[in-house]
Amino acid sequence: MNKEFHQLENNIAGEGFLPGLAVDTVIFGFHDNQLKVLLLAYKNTGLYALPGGFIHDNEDVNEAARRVLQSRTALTNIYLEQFYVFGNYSRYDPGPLKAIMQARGYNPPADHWLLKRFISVGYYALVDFTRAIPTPDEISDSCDWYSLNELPALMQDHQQIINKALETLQNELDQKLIGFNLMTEEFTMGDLQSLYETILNKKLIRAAFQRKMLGLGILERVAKKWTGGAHKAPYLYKFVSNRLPADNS
Amino acid sequence: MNKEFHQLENNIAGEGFLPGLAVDTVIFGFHDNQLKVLLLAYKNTGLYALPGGFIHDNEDVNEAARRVLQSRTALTNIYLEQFYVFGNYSRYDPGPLKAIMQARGYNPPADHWLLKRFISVGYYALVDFTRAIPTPDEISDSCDWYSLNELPALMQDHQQIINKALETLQNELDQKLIGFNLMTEEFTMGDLQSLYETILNKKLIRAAFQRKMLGLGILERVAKKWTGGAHKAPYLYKFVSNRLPADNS
DNA sequence: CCTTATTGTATCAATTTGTTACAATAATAA
DNA sequence: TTATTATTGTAACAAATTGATACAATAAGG
Repeated sequence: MNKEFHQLENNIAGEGFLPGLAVDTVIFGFHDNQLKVLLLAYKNTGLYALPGGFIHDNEDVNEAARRVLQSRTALTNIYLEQFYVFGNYSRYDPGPLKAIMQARGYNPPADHWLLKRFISVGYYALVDFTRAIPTPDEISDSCDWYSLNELPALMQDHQQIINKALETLQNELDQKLIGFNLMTEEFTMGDLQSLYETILNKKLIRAAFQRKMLGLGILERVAKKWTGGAHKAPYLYKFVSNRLPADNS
Repeated sequence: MNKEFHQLENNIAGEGFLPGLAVDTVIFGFHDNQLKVLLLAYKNTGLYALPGGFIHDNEDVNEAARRVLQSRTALTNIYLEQFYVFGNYSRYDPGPLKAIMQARGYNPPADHWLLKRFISVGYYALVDFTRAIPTPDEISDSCDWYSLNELPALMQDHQQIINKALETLQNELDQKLIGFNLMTEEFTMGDLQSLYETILNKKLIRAAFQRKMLGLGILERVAKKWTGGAHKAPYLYKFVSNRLPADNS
């Protein structure tokens, strides 16, 4: 969804957009030792949904996802990757979009392009929670972070999309060095370990974790962090370079 | 492409199909210690292409890929997975399909659905070379195996699709236990090691490889194989169960 | 029955990972 | 000032995994 929903709505044939194809983006953040995802609440409908959008007919699909990500977070240069195409016929359900349009006082014709079957390309993004500026679109009441373990009821198969995104993140966390994208600029080793433990949903051994992370040679010690606690102050670390995937679609 | 290409061709608006979306399948096989992919040669055009097809408007996308795989190999119950969506605008090139239709004596109107921009969902399949029956479709001269290192010039971005499929296979070979899908029913440890070495493009240590494979507990010794060579006969192994991914799209 | 090439596996070394321990050190209180 | 406390950084060792080498077992063929 972008800010010009009335344009999509009145554009009954969907001119200028790829028909039947959308992107949905699972935007992960990390805060208060919890994994969060960004969700939109649709006006009057009680429905929650992933940030998604349609693809301009002269736009790269990956670019469309990046545009969606940017319009909901005001962030650029973010870790963003495809993870799955949701293309089962059983997910075809024009109900939600119809309800949204009707709640706006618009009664779409039966052959309206937005009511046709859509295939969705799933993306996941890893963002710095503190830098994202959640921004609702024209048809949503809110754009907010929700903890993964207390999500509201979601539109269509968006819960499954989130589940699969998390699975992918868990699998790719070790191989690719992508966890850092969820951290703030500076962080302690404890912060980082907490992130890993939350994503992987298991305890890690402190000494081994620290040894491994330092061994990667991608962390730089910046300063010490005096928290006020009655104990040795931890170092603050900085990630030396962003890990963004190459786009070779 | 299916056997009824004239139906696609005369169906100018693409009724019954999802517009602008296709599947392309990189079908891997292993023979003579070489990785092979199945390619189609299009009539009169000198173009080679991956087996691909369109999606019925009431069909799961994954099912469409499975249908394509089955129609080109006569195989069912095959390891088949999505690996990437190729959706860059720059890949839009109606030339090849136009050439194919014209070579058939059909001059398509400019707004023919097959000449519009297509997004392609990439799949890769791992098949037993000896069981596949390469089957051309109506518009191709041949359907044949080609060694990965001596591929003919390919249509559009199909070479890139193959490259990315191979990358994915290399990355997933260790984690998931999928290499066995490329073997014949019975194989020696040497055969299996040769497969791994070919896919990963590096030498492996014989003793360690054997120890690891046996340690997985998924191989069963069937018999010995007397090759006629002047040396100890290797065991023949069988894979205990097919490794097919769950379909949760 | 001796030679030859290859297989299956044992053995030990090297590396990586798991575990425990302990010194270093900020705050606080005696 | 000096103990006390909690947490961090890292050393030290154990356990597990992987790399490398060696060697016995064994099908052919002479």
